Amino acid sequence: MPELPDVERFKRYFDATGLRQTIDATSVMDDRILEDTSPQGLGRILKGARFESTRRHGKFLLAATSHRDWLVFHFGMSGDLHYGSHHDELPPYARLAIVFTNGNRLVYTSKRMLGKIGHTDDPEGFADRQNLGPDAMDSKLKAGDFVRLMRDRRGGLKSALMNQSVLAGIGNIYSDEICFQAGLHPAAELNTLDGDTLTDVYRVMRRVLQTASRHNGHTDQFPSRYLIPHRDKSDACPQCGQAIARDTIAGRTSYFCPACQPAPR
DNA sequence: ACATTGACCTGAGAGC
DNA sequence: TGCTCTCAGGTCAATG
Repeated sequence: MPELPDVERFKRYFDATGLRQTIDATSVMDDRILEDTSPQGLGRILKGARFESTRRHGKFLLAATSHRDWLVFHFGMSGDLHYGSHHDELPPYARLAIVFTNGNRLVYTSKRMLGKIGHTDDPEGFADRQNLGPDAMDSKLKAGDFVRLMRDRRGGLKSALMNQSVLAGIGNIYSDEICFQAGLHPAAELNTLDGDTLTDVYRVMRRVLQTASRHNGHTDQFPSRYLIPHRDKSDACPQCGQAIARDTIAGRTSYFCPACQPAPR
């Protein structure tokens, strides 16, 4: 599930629930989710600390503790956060619980076990170490920067949008939406797109991610002229009424309108 | 450099 | 009902 707007939702949720409370204990239900530590190591890092702030880079959520380390969440395809009483039953697929002294706890769940939890004492260098490009919603990322990132690359538009080392935060769903609203085929070769076209892609990208974040990534609330509510439903294109096409592009199942997004020659 | 494939994991849903 | 098959919004390594 989680792409940038979803992780933004997790950040808001974390900020509203997990900040400024003392951590009493941690409990790891499945240590395969731990990136670079053990259940004991995680306990040492977190016990007695408080989360003070969070930041997001791409699909990663980082939480600063009152000690030295930051906790790093990646949600894979099926990660989520749940806050509630320590005495409630654990939610399904709980992998890590962080118990606070107020009797509540924050639970990280992951159905498919593809997410990771790690830690770092250098959040500034995190993106470089993870080989991540700039965050797609970074206010410092201007149209000209985006054009420079995309231009002169070989390969297709969708592939570049999804490439986390080029630009961080966009996955399969939102790359399709951006291509759709830009009127470009997902397999369009980047070296055939001029600066004006890429500037338009940039504007579409920001608008789509902004709108999606405003709706907390809840795709059922998106405007019906978006592709997302219609993909995978054998619906018609919300712009022109033609049948939506499905094809594997850049290794992923992709949806697009063959009329609004003509195939590259 | 780039695309493609398969692997990592598990569960939901479709089809029989 | 129960079985099998396919697919899933992420990422990585190996290969061409």
